Amino acid sequence: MPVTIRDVAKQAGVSITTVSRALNGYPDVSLETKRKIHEIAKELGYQPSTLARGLVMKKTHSVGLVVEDLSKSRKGHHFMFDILCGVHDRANELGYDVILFTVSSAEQRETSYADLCKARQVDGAILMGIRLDDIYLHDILQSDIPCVMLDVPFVGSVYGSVSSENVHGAKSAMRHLCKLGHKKIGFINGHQQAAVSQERFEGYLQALEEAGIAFDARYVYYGNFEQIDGENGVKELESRDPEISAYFCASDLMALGAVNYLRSTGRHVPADVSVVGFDGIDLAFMTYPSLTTVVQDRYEMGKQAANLLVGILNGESGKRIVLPAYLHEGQSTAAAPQTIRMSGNCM
Amino acid sequence: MPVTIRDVAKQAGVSITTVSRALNGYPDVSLETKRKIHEIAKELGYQPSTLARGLVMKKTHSVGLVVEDLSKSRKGHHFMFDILCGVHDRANELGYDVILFTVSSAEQRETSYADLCKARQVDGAILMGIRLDDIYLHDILQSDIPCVMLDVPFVGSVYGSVSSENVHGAKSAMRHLCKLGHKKIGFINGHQQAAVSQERFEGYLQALEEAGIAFDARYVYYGNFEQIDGENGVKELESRDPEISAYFCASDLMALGAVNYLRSTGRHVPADVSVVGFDGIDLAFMTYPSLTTVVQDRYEMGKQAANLLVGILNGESGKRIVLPAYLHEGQSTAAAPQTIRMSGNCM
DNA sequence: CTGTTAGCGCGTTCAC
DNA sequence: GTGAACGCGCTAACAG
Repeated sequence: MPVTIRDVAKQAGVSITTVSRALNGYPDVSLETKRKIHEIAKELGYQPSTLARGLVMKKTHSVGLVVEDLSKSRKGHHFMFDILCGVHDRANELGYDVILFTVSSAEQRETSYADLCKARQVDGAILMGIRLDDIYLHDILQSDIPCVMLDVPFVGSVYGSVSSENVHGAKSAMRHLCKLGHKKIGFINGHQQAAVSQERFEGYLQALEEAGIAFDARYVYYGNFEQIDGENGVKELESRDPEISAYFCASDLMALGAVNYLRSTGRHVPADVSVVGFDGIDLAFMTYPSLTTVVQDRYEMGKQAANLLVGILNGESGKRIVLPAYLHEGQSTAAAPQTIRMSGNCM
Repeated sequence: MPVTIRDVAKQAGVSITTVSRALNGYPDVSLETKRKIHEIAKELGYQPSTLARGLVMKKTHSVGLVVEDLSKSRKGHHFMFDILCGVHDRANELGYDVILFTVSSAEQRETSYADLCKARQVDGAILMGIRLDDIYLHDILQSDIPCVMLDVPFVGSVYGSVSSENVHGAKSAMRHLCKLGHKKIGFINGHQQAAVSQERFEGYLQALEEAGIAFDARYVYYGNFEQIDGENGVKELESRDPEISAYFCASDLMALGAVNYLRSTGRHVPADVSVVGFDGIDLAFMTYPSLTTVVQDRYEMGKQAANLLVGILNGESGKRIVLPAYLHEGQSTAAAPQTIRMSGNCM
């Protein structure tokens, strides 16, 4: 039995319409009654029901944040969380609440994102962590639900995207390694159903060409952005060519996995092997050696996504937003070791 | 113009009442019409409006997740996020959606948690990161909104709490240090408006007494759980007594701050000084030296919280749930160094 | 300036 | 078995 608009009306001795108008700041209410109504509303602790309001206004002032496999992404550390915070903060600033939707890749597959959004009648949605081959991705783009995707660069009239300069970022990382004299550079990429993987691959190619190094598919490994993939990537790539002197990883977690594996097998980073990451998670700066990595501002990505979505809700058309990503030089990279080692004569 | 129950009814040539009954699994509908209605509903992509349903049922099947200063807690890493994931996963399993509420400590203070919940008509709320002196904490407990608090051990008929064995955990950490021969142990606690700080302090006291060490208030520093507080804590405490040989920190971040500061000023951890943390964040196991810390399962805390809340919504009464916390021995603790150093004679 | 009426989409009596 | 009518709390159109 929450207090409704009717309670306020009764108490104030006016009709509910008048209360509605007064509280919603319509001009056509006498100052006196308006004041009185506000007073009584506050006194009674009246909160308009967003349900009822949403029903009639056809706007709920809420956005859905759709995440693929939220809890799994915990391991991915904070990546999702930073974005989530950004989305939430900006959405709140703009007067929107955030409802969390997850689809645990296997499980709830019977319900599409679009259905989730329809049921809760969110005004729009923000999607993150969605694979390009997701069966429901098409679905929601087809629907007329306004949405913004993170790291999936599609654009339409009611949907847009936010991502980082992945091509440029990857190129910067590779340029850095090339400049240090590395010729044989392993690329531990993310899985191929992520747009970022494709973009970073493009950057990798461009940098190779720039440096006059021929592309060799044997130097590319596809992982899943997680730590273990960094380890596996190094194992696999060095089995293909033991002379690889540097690894560029498409995530910091993979880079850390790579570093840890290399160290555990007696190699020194960066003296023997250099490693570059991607993301700029806090962890990257706290380990020893700290990681040379391509930093992207995930919190800002979230804010921009929320901002863009609300823009679309206000009638603007969808667009693609690309945020800067820049190289941060840590301690995990150094000049390529000479091919001829000076070993054995220093005793 | 989403498809409503009326569209389905018209298409099926029956009344909306029948559609409602068929879709909600009532028995008193002929199998034939039931089948037909289901078919048409699917065909039309009909999704019942949770708004309308909530309005009439007075249940929205949603819970609010109230966080104090969400975005600030990003720095706290993963702590909030893990809980959030647990809450979300379990809530979803039980058929509830999660709506995120934040109160940016300074800002939106005009709106109380209770009001947020009332407006969105969530069925219940889960609160985390709330300070004991929060002006609105009392507010929501007074209201009849069912809720579960994390790390705030209050219990009533429609509210409960989930926390870790903070007393026991702290005691384990301290026992470990005492057993290693440490006599002068600094305690870098969290701020005093967190229940966990009070509990961990209690554990600290108990362990001291057990070890026959007199309590000395000079050995206690109150921080804010963040990295910088670990550094400041060490500075302050060692200025009070330079012979402190071990620090027990109420969070891993503070422990890391302590370790980094100690190392940066030439001390070896754990050879010269031992450090114990609390939380067991991923980071704690990835640094060198890895942290000896008291591990709590935050994801599980979140799940338990959601579970408890839904229990309350189903008529069970509130209770307090305490989850285990155990000591994990990492590389940041070692036997106390001898008071008489063997320095100066080893050249 | 204010009240009356209608209807948002749905579940639920109560008749038939 | 099924349908008509009512109401959840609110805003909007239309009087007065």
